[in-house]
Amino acid sequence: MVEIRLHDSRTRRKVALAPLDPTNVRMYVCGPTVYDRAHLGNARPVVVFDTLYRLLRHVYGADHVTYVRNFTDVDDKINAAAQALKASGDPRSLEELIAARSDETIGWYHADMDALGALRPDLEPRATAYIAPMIAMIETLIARGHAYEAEGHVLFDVRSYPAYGALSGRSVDDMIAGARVEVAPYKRDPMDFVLWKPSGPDLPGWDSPWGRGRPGWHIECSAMSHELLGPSFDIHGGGIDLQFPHHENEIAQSCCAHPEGGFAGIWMHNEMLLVEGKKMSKSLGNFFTVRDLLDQGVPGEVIRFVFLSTHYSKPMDWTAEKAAQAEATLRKWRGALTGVAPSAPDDMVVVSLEDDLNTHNAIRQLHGLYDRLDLVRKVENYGHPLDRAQLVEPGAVIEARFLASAQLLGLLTPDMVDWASVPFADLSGPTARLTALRADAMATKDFSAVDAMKAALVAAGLEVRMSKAGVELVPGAGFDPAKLESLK
RNA sequence: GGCGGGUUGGCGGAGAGGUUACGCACCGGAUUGCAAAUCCGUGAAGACCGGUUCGAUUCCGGUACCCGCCUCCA
Repeated sequence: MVEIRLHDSRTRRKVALAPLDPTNVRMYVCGPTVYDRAHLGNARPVVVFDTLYRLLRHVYGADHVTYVRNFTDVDDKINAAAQALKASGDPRSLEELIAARSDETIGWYHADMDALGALRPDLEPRATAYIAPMIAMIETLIARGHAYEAEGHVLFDVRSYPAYGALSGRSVDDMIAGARVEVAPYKRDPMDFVLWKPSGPDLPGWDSPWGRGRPGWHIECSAMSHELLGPSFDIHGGGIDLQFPHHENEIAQSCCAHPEGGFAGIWMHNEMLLVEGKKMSKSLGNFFTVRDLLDQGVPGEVIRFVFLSTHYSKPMDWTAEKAAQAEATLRKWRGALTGVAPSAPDDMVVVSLEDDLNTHNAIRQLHGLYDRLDLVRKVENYGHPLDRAQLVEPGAVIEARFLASAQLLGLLTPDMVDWASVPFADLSGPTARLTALRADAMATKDFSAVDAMKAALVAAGLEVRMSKAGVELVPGAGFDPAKLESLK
């Protein structure tokens, strides 16, 4: 029996995933606040949970997994962006500007994450479409004595929920002791957090029992996960930086409003991303978006490969060297699998992923598959000291399994842009000329003409292979057919 | 100040209390007009200090350094 084991942040141990309903495994992942292009760090959870999504679909069936990832389109940063536009003379209303900004950002997000080979979640709810459920949930919390109204705000009463702090391993008292926050005077407890806040006329707002206002940051995920997945579901994911306060507050809200449910069974958090050993920040000048990398010619698949090379629970350092290495590996694999159709993924790859999404180990298995494929092809094509009879599997079987395994990781998929393919060019002319030049040089021992042509071919991005068998020209990474014109 | 994560060979990066991780690079050899590609092979590690153990890089404690959260944040 297949068993997926995942590290649960709440209990701090690896647990077996036992879906509440194996015909509908449910996962909720906190999505982006849509006010700007996604930076590289935003992409890590997308790739991590996309890989988990693919594994779940493989194990339970593609139709038996529901993956929800929200868009937060209620946020002061979006408001600020819209207000700035309005101040600069844009005639549209604030609501229109906000909606336009959100729509535009969601479009960018989809395009950028698609490029990383991430499947779209089954559901991508927008917070603004769930204001009514949020208000209903807040009313329930007030009715049950877990929230209170004060000066137009509604606050969650952390002292009413004894388990508050369990997820992040903090106690309310400790947090207050080390708090650096200015405490609003209307709070009963400094750690109480906002469920609803009032909106002035210059801000978007919705009518509520507490006047025109807007929801606090955390209530949206509680309301949307409940609406779409129910009071109990299997996996809740997000970046480790969301563990507190966002996820802690989600638990408090959801468990107090719906004590009949268990909310999320397993909590998963991915660690942060560093760039060349440092935190990504605008002040350090190492802040960049996914789109920046794509525009620089770094294929999305390379970004994905680099992400998968580090376990999700460890800090991951983005470096140019890693990207170059990933690109070389992928280029090698793509070259070996041209025209191959996938079969079923390798057991060891599946087992690796089932062990708390050990993507690094899975990639290691892919390397092993490549080596075997390489060896088998040699035997099949050229003969080899190894006896053919010793081959357990023909190359066609291995390559099909190799491709299926890579695709389980979201690599080498049909959807992925075939960035490694090279422009087509008829190389028979140059090949024949070089062969002739070489034959002459062999006789005269003057290789200057051969070396000159070779240098020109290399400059055009070709790999020049000369052996007893003859001359072979292989297009490389930077192959430019136009540069061959000068050779004619 | 409180909480959490990390520290492995030149670089990246795993698993496992005792047996070669692996990839890339490097070096030696084969091959080549020279290369490239390919093949064969060698070497190299576990931040530091203690403890447990027959034996620890792997478990426990402490120290140092790095990163994150506690305020918007994936």
